[in-house]
Amino acid sequence: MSEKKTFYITTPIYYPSDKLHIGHSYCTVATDTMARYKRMLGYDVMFLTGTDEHGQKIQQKAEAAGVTPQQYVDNIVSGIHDLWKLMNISNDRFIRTTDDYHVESVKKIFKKLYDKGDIYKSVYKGKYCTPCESFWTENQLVDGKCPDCGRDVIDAEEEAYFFRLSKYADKLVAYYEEHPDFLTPTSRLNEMVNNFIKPGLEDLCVSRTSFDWGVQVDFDPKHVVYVWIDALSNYITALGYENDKYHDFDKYWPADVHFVGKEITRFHSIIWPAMLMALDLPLPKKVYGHGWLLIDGGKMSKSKGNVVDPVVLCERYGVDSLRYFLLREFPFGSDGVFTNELLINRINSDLANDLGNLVSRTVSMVIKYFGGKLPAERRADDELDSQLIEMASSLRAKYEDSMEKYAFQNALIDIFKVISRTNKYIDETAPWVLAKDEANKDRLASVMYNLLESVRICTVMLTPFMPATAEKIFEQIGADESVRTWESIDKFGMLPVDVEVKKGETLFPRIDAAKELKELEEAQNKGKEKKAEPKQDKKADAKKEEKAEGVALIGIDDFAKVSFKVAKILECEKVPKSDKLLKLQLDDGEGGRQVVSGIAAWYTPDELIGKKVIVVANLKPAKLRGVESNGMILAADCSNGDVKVIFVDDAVDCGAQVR
RNA sequence: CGCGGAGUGGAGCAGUCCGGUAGCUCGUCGGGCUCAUAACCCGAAGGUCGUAGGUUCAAAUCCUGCCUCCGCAACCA
Repeated sequence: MSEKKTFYITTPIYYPSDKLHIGHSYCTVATDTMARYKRMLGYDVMFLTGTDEHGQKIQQKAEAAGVTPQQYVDNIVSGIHDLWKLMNISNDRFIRTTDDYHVESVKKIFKKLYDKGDIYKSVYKGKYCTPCESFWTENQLVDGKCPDCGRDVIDAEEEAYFFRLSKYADKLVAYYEEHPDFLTPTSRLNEMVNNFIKPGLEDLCVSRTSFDWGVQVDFDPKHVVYVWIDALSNYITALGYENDKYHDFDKYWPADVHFVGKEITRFHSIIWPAMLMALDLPLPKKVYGHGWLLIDGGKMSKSKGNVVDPVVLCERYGVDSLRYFLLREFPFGSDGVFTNELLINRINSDLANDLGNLVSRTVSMVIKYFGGKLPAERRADDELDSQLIEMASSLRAKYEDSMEKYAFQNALIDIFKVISRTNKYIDETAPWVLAKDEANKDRLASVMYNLLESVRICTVMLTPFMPATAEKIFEQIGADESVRTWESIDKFGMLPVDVEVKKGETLFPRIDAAKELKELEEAQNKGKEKKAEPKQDKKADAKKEEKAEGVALIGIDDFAKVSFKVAKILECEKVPKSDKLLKLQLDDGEGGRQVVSGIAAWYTPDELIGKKVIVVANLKPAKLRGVESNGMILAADCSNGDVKVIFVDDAVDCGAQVR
C-alpha cells in the first residue's frame, strides 16, 4: 500500500455577518472543482472551508438583532451549510472559529508567539480622539487631525499586544524571490511589495480591548485576539495543530494552495507567512488571489442593492449550469462582469445547444438505429474518423496543463472544442444516410461508437465542474464506473464494444432568454420591495435574518436624541478639490450654520439656493476636506443610485423642529 | 506625480510575458441537413487592436507621452 500524494486546498473562511452572495459561491465552486479534479487524479485531498465568526461587527449585528453573537452566527452558518449542500460542494471539513478546538489552538498559538517574543505587550501609542473614542496611527491622520471628525487628537496610550511583523519583512521579500510562484497572479505580488513592504512594515496590533466577542487571551483576560491570528490560523488548527480534535497536520501541511479573493491577498501573502515563520512552520506553496465578480461594472454591495443571490440562480437554472458558467465565463485571476444575460446565453449556447443536444441526438440515434445496443461489427473510415479521435485523445494532456495552472476557463474551452468537433462529425458522417442501407450497419456502428467515446472522454473531464450532470451523461451513454476514471481517458476506445445506451431526461432545457430576463428583473425588484416592507408569512428564522439585515429597532427616547430642523439654503458652492462635496450656508433660525454635503454629483449650487431642507441639527461637527460641517442634510438614496434631497414646503419657518 | 486594473469588428472576451497572415463566443445575413433540446453544420459581412510618437525588415504585442473608463484610498456626516 503506497502512500497517496496529498493535496490540501482551502477557501477563505467567510464572515457570517450576512448571507453569502455569488462572489462567495464563485470562490468556493472553484475550490471544489480543483479538489474534485485532484481526487480524480488520485490525490488524497483535504478541502477546507469555514467561517470567521468573531469580531466587533458580528457583535453589533447580533445586538441589533436582539440575539447573542453565538445565536446570530449559528443562524447564518446554518444557511451557509445549506448553500454548500445545494451547490454540491465536497469540502472535507468545515471550520468555525467558534469551534472549541480552534479557540483552544488560537490561545496556544498566541501564547507560543508571546513566549517566543514575537508578540509583545505594548501600548498603542498614538493619537486618540476623545470625542470619537478612537485610536489612530500617525499615517491615518488627516492633516494631523482625526480622520473621523477633523478635530485635534491627543497623544494617548492603550494597552495592546503586537506581533513583530517588521522583523519578517526581509525574510518575506527573500521568500518571494525564491518562490516566484508563491502568489498568483504575479501582478498582485508587485502590488504587495510596492504598497506594503517597501514603505516599511509596521508591527501588527493583534489584540483588542474594545469588544469581547473573540478568543480571550488567557494570560490577560481583558484582551481578545484580533482577527489576524484568530482567522488565519484556521488553516492549521483545522488539521489539528495545537489541538486534539484532528491529527493530520503532518500529513497535509503545508497547504498546496489557498484560494482567496483579491481583497485579502495582503493578509495571506504578508501576515500569514510571517506568522508561520514565527511559528517555525513551512509556508503554503501557493496563494491564488482570484478576481471579483462585478455587477453593472461596479462592486457588489448591499447598499447598491445589486447583490446576486446564488440560491435563486441555482433554483432557476440548476446548480451545474451555474457552476459551469462561473468557471467558464471569467478568467480566474481577473475581475469579470456578471449579468443575467451572460449567464443565460452561456447556458443556452454551450450547455443546451452543444453539450446537451449532442448527448441527446447521439443517444437517440443509437436507439433508433440499433435499438439501444451497438452490434460488434465495425468499419472504420480513417479519413473521417482520425481527426475526431486525435482531438479527443489529446484532450487530456491539454486539460491537465490548464488545470494545473488553475486556468479553469481554458480547460473548459478545450473540452468544448472537442464537443463542437463531435457535433461536426455527425454532419460529416451523416448517420441518417448510412442508416438507409443495411450494408452500412457496421460503418454506422463505428460512427455511433466514436460519438459515444468522444462524449465519454469530455464528460470525465467535466466531472469536477459538473458532478451531477456528468453522472447523468454517463448513465445515458452506458458508461459504467470503470470508464469514468482519469486513467480511462488516456486512450480512445474504452467503452465496451456492445455498449448500451439509455434515453434520459433533457440535461439542459433551453432557456427563453427574453422571457427569463424579464422575470428575473421582476424577481429582483420584488426583492427590493420586500426589504422595505417585510412580508408577514415569512418563516421564523428568515424573519430573524430580515431584522438583522435592517436597522435595529430603537426606542422613542433614542429617536428624541436626534434634533431635526428645517433650514433654508442661503449660499452654496463646491468644496475645492472635491468631487462630491458642496458647502452650504443655512438659515436655521438661530444664527445660521455651515454644512458640507456629499451631493455635488446630483445637484448644482444654483438648484439648491433658496430651497428649504431638513438638517440634523445636533450632529457632532466634522471636517470634510478641511471644511467644517455642522450637521447633515437629509436625502434619499434612490434605487437607481441617484440621491434626492428632501425638500420642505416653503411655508415652514426656518428653525422649525421636525419630529 | 497616491496604488492598481482596463481600452481589440454591434456586444462580451482571448491574444500582449517570448514581436511576424487579428482569433473566439453571441448577434446579423445567406446556404446545408433532418439524428437532435427551432438544436447541428458550412459560408459571408463587420476591426487602420484608445491616441501620438519611437525602436524594428516587421508592432495589438517592446519603449515614451497623452486621452478615456473602472476599482481602492482620500471627500459620501
